[in-house]
Amino acid sequence: MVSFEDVNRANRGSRSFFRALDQEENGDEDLDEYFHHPEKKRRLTVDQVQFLEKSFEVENKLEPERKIQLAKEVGLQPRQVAIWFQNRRARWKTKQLEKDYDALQASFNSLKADYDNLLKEKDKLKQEVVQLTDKLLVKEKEKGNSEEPQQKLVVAEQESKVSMAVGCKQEDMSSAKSDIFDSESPHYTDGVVHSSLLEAADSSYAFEPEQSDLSQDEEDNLSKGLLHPPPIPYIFPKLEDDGDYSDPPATSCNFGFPLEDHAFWSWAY
DNA sequence: TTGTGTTTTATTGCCTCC
DNA sequence: GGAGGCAATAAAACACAA
Repeated sequence: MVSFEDVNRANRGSRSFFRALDQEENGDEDLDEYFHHPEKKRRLTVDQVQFLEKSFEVENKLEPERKIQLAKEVGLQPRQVAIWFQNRRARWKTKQLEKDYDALQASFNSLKADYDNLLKEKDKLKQEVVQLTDKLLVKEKEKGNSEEPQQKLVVAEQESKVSMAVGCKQEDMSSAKSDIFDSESPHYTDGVVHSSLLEAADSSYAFEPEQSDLSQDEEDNLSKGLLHPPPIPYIFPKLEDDGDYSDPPATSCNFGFPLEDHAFWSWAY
């Protein structure tokens, strides 16, 4: 239990109970002013503040009994003690929000770095697809026209497989995004943020908003968790022609696994 | 000394809970 | 309906550069 006597004794010599008493040259005048003009706003002494701070650390809420007890010990009106705790809680909350903001900023930076890396990887894979396609076309030309119909079929199949392979990677990324943004908003427990966004920061998940770079507004929105659904991934170009995106595409690269995450599709389309 | 920005104390109005 | 909490705000006190 915190005792005001202890705190006061520890600080004796540095500051007296009332600031007015510190100023010897006009101490009587200030003291007189203090007691005769109680409406005048006065700062609490260092001792009083230290005592209240210690009490606040123990428990940041005030029951009526405790309020009166504290007021007696520290020499203030119970109402002043209540006001001090009220303001102190407000300051604590502000600080806590700053901490939470910093934590979210850090996790955003981490996710952004992951995302940038995945973009690079995706570009690299696209390059590979182009190169392989070119090679196949060259081979086709070399072999002449006699086998052309069948050869074209083979080329198309090869392209399809490569495309699906790249596409699946993207779906993984998009699902990860869905996991992050579909879940609940950050919630507070004892002033600490528990957010899936924060938890995701440690994972290697990232998402795929668009092939082009994000605009500044999008960057801002992303940082606020307000990113709009991205355009359709380029891996399903044919589906765009169908115009019906209400259900997951049957030709998706789930390779026979059931598509459980319909939230992703409603989000993506 | 003074102008200005920040911190601290206090008030007001609204909301929730009992 | 009263008590207590919170957000917004006022205003005094304080810090500090110019």
